[in-house]
Amino acid sequence: MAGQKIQRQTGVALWRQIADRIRTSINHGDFDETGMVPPETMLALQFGVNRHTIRSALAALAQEGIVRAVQGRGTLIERKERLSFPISKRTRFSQGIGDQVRETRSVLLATGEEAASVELARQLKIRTGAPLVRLETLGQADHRPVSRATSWFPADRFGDIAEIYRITGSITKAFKELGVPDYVRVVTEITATHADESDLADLQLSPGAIVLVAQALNADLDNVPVQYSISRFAADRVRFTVEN
Amino acid sequence: MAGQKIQRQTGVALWRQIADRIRTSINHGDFDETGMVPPETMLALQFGVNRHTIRSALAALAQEGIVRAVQGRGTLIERKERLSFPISKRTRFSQGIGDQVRETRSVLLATGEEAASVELARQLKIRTGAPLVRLETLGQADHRPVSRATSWFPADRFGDIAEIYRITGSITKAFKELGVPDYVRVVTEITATHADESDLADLQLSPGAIVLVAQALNADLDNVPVQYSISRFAADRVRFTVEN
DNA sequence: TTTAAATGTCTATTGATATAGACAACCATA
DNA sequence: TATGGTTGTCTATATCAATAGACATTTAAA
Repeated sequence: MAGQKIQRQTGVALWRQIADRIRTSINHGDFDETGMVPPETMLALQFGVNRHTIRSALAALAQEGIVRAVQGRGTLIERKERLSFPISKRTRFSQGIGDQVRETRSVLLATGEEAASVELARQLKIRTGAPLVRLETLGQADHRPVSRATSWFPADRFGDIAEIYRITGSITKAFKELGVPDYVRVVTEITATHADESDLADLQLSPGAIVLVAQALNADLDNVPVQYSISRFAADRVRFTVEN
Repeated sequence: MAGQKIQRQTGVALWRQIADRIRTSINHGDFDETGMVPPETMLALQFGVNRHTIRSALAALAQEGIVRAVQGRGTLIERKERLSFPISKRTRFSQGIGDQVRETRSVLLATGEEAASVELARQLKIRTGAPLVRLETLGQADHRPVSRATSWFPADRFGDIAEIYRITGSITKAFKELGVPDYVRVVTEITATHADESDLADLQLSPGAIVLVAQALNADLDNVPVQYSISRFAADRVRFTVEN
């Protein structure tokens, strides 16, 4: 695991770097044999830091619910997960990861109306200032938050989409009700950045965590844009898979 | 710009968080009108920190060559870039970003032979332990490093690929010489993580930076796997675009 | 029941991080 | 050339991060 050295004086505390590395190792399955993290003294030796620094890192992971320390026994792994999230013409939140978890759910956080910005108008191929419906949603897998998304829909076609989504919990079903039987992904842009304050709260992340940002455009079968969305995923919980 | 608050006591120093945010703003074009970063006193006010903290952040960006402070005038933006990197059936390094930069180049860092691990054998659909050629390359755009990649090729078909690549600097050309006129991207997996020590060196990153990791499988026109690669991109320099 | 191994807690010290204030040096321009 | 706005440098102080060591507490196994 500890093949790479820890960096000092980088503005990122050692305990945080180590916590990130241990989290990655856990997700990679490095400790699956024992189901436990190596002893603090051994980790301290491996990373070349003091045991107290290791303890800070493990405390952060315990705070995330990833490990649980038991005095006298060791530090047990409580949870590990990295969902594979396919991106294709028919990308939908629940379908793609449905076989990897027991339950997927989508929760409406907020909704509103707004005028199309220059950028949104360009993407959705409508005039600047045209009315849009904005949906902010939280995607969950087995009751754990995976992504938070903001979506925009042209209000003239989808003025009632918020209400329908609130009831059905599904964009796909809401589209069907509003006369869009099917839709396809036109383009997806993927970037990565540090989690901001809202990410931390909504996705239950630890500060300094990484989020994968996917900006996506969906269109109906006549190739008319119907939805533009910006989704933010906890990077340590998902993996994007692009099938060609 | 400073819509989001910065977080304290997270293990990530304020100056590093602020540096990351300013870098993002620069890349986003927020300061294109003036070509300068706002004055230190104003940034200190916006972020709610001391001016010295802002100076630490700007010093880090100056170290990266992104800004240059001029006493009496202000802090000038030297460089901004975020290349858009298309991912499709015909994903190749140089073609995709060729129209965004003046020059793309690919440099061979190292090469070697190794036996196929279980995972590599599964991906390339060969037997475990079969001989592979490993290529480690550095992708550059306008003389700035963009990605570092490790690729594996079945040695029975592509035993000489390292030598040909060294001469031509192109995987596509090397494949052609070895009887593969064309190839397609089968699948791409995208994750994000913190930069490790090698990333920092090869990609000239600042510590704490983020890398986008793309694991890709290419196959020839008969759908026989020819290349498996793991590429690491500086997250603040690229954006992946998935066209469907 | 003893012992080894693991986590938990405490004190002390050093260096990095962040704040606060003052003033110097430099540039553009009125 | 005088002035306002900007970056550069210095001192001082408080808090966080990291190291170091000692010892307590708990668990599992000898």
